[in-house]
This record gives sequence, C-alpha cells and structure tokens, in this order.
Amino acid sequence: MYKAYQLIRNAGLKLTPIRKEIILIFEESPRPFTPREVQNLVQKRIGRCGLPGIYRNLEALAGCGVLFRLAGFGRERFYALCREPGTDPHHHHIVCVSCGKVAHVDGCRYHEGMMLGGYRLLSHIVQFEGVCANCQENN
Amino acid sequence: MYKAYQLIRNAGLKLTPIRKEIILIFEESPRPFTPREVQNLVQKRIGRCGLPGIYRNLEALAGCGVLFRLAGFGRERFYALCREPGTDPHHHHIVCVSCGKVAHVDGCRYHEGMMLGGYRLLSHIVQFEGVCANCQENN
DNA sequence: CCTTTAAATGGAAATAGTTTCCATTTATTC
DNA sequence: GAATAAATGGAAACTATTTCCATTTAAAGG
Repeated sequence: MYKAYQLIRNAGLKLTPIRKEIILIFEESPRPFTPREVQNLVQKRIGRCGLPGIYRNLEALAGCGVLFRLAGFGRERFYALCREPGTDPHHHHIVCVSCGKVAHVDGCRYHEGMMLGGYRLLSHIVQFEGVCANCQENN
Repeated sequence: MYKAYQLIRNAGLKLTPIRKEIILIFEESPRPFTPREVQNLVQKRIGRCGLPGIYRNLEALAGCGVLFRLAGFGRERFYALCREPGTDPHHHHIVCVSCGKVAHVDGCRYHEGMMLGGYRLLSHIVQFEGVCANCQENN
C-alpha cells in the first residue's frame, strides 16, 4: 500500500502508526467497516486507541482518496478501501449483502458539469447492493 | 393528494390529521425537509406534536410510497414528496444545492435481478446534486 | 350513531453515533 | 537533536433517533 502512503503524504498528513494499521486492516478484508469496528481491530493490534482518533483518521483517509465512505440509510457509517486509488477512472461500488465484499462498477454516465433534467450537475451518489458470485453459489 | 390518501389506506394505515398535514406541507414546497423542520411546520398549523410521531410518520409515509428519503452523508435525514406516486416508472432525483428544489431524473439503467460486475443486483441508490435552471440564472 | 379495537400520539427518557475540548505525545523538517 | 505543527486519547458534550408507556383516536361493524 505504498500508493496509500503517497496519498497521505501528498495531502500534507503524517504517516502515523495508527494510519498504517487502519490501511492494513482494510487491505486484509474485502468488506467495509464501521468506525467502531476499526477501533476494535486497531486495538487488537496496537493496543488502546480512541474513537475520536478513528473518526478523524477515517475522514482524513477518505479525504485523501485512500478510503471512501459508503452511502446508505442505516444509522452507522461504513468506509471501504479504494483499491485503485489515484489511477481510478470514475466508477462506483457494489456491496455484497451476504459477505460485504466490495467490487467496482464501471461505466458511470454522469459527470460534473453535464446537464441533467435542466440542472447543471455538481455531484452524484451511486451505490449498489447485490449478491456476489461466491455467495450466489454457496446458498 | 388523493392519490397519497389511497396509498396510506392501501397500506393499512390510518389517515390522521397529522399525516394529512405532513402531506400538505410537502405538497406546498418543492424542497426536502428534515424531521425537525416538519415538526415545526406541523406545530404552526395544528399545534403541539411530538418528534417521535413525526419520525414514525415520515417512515410510514416513505414506506407506502408517499415520500422518499434522500441519500447523503450529512448528519440529518431529509424526506421529499414522490410527485407521481404509484404510477412512476423507475427514476431518481436531483436536488438543487441552492434552493433545494427536487426534480426527476429518468432513464435509470439498473434494475433488480440484473447482473452487475458479477453480482446479482438487489438494490441501488442513485442521487444527484446540481443547480436548477432558475438558480443558474439568478447568480 | 355507538361500540370495539388496533393504530397513532406525545412526553419523557434512553440510546448511540459523532464531535469537541484540551493536555500530552509524536512525526517530520531543518 | 531541537523546533513545530499535527495527531492522539479520554472525558464530556451534542444531537439525532428510538423506545416506552399511558392516553387518544380513526376506522369498521353492528
């Protein structure tokens, strides 16, 4: 994840042990995590760590393109790893409702500045839920 | 909004004064509201009314297709009126960042059951932000 | 109408996710 | 190794949302 380290440095952020650990945690799992889950996982690896710091770090990492935050209507927030940070063409994500695995969905037709229903488009949220190939078989 | 009344009745829900008032409030404004805003507006019209009831009603009305809940990353939730409830072909919405006006965006290419990146699609969130024609002129 | 009944309501309190504050520690630069 | 801005952790504050429960009410059937 040296690419991630670059993104952090380029954003003027420090490369701290907790940030490295957070990146490793997301690297090693295909699924999204809540801030609380990240805290628990970090604590297992490097001892005590505060939830406020986790929140700050998840936002910081999302801000510099290492993570992204999932859209949804639940009360908890989820973050996942950008697996091709920086080099990505514009794309969105699909999450498996069974195992949580996140995959890319390419070919978004929307982009900033285009006209849409008489509006000038500024931003958009596109997010999918489905069942991944693996979970389709095992059910 | 007789259509809305039908949707409420068809869902086995009661047509209460508060629900009628909530529908009117959304009817008279082109923009989304938070639960708190709805409470304030209802109180101005028919006196005291509790926030828990507003939450229950907004969810109930969204559940039967009268309202829908907007996606987003803010800490507050927003609801808006389905302006063609029931008869709508599948579509999404764009919200003006300046005045809040909501419009339809038709032509979604995604539907339940289709394959997408190896996943079988179950649901999706598509939500747009932009500047409406009116606000483009007046700036 | 009048009765019955399940649903809706409002207020208070509980929950829970998130943010703020601040004193201390630490990564980075020179 | 020293200087400095950023990061950290704990406690507390915030705030949106939900739960609980006693009371009221819409709707259905006599």
